Amino acid sequence: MTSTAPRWRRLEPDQRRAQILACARRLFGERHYEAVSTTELAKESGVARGLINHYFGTKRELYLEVIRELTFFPEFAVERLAHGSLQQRADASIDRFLDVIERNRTMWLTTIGTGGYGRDPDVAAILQQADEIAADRLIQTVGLANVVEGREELRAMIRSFGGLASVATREWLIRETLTREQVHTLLATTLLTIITQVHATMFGSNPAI
Amino acid sequence: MTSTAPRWRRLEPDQRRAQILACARRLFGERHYEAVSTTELAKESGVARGLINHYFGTKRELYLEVIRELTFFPEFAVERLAHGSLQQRADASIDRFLDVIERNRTMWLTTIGTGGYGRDPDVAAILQQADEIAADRLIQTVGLANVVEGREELRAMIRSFGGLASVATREWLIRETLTREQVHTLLATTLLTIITQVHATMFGSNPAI
DNA sequence: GCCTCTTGTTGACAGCTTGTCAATAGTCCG
DNA sequence: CGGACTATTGACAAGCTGTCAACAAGAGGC
Repeated sequence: MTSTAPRWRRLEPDQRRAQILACARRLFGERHYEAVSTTELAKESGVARGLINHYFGTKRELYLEVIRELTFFPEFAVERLAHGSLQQRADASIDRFLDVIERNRTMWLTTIGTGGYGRDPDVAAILQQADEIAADRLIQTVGLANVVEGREELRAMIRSFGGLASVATREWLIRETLTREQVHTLLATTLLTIITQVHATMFGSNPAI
Repeated sequence: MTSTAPRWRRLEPDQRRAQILACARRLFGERHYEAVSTTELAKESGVARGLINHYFGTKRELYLEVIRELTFFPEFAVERLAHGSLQQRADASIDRFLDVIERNRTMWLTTIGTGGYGRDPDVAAILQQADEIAADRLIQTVGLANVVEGREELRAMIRSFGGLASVATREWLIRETLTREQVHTLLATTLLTIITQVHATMFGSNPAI
């Protein structure tokens, strides 16, 4: 008489992990951290609440995992963009940056491009690392990878430039006070200024310019 | 037999409010939101937990009040800085900006200059408003208050500039990859570029330049 | 086909958190 | 001194999180 249909399916850890992660990505994208309960996460994933702790330890760690996943981007062909004059390379880099964001608009706005750093050291650490990587990619693309004089300062300035890019993008996508073209102009011009005026003046010119 | 010494002092609502707020400012400065419990807040304030809810409604509102208080700055004599050439005014503005931060270093790092916008719409709204005010003050100081052509775009770009300033300041204070002088140069040069190149090119020059 | 072993999964439990609210007790004023 | 006003307390209920022993799905041996 008892139905032989199993009440739940047994999945490979990786699959279950991925399933829960996908759900978490969605919910954390819609609402902020504390507004999402593990009870809801479990119900939405069709899983017992305890399983979430089993796979991720704590709700916090699950959250961090979501961010980690979102901020990670594979080493795209940097070289593909690294052609032409400094101006051209800057233009190409910025175009690609804006393209990626435009494509992943929602994700970027809700999770990454929030300016990050929400009073939470762990989140800050993850986003900081992501920014760092992005900055280094930009330096490579623009062709300044082999700068030695004032190298660390250049990196710091480009990371700062990331702050400009982030807010400008929000102005474009959320407040709609700037068009994409205007953001592009703003970023390209500023980037060139930082490289050819600010950094070059401080540490002397460098071969790539 | 019973001691006549009162077990607790009755304060004016404003005083008690201020006392709790001071405590909250300190604790939220040390740790992030969820790591601070109302129990601890109450104990530290030497007050019953219920009183916090009585004055602020919820823990969240108390938190928002702290941020609101920190991001508010009085209308300092803007005119005091508005003298000389565009370059000089920009320099003065940035100097003052860095001064204020250096003075309130801890507060700024933990609460305001975190890049803000921590996946929390309410916090985002408050910080956004603060950024907006700061940007408008800068525009005034620099002497572009009466720009009409592309006025909104100018404001948006200056707000974006705020993102650059924010991250650059973190590079200076936290990571120590830039000196204050370098940050100053970076910001001043970039600000001038935005005004005289980016904005002026888009909308034509304006009287103040 | 049945039994056994592995382990993915469950569900109840304990502890802590937050917001509410009626009761309490400082303090001012007549 | 006595009464009134109200700042303050403390217990309560509901909800959330992390733990853990027990359960059962599914694979492999016989």
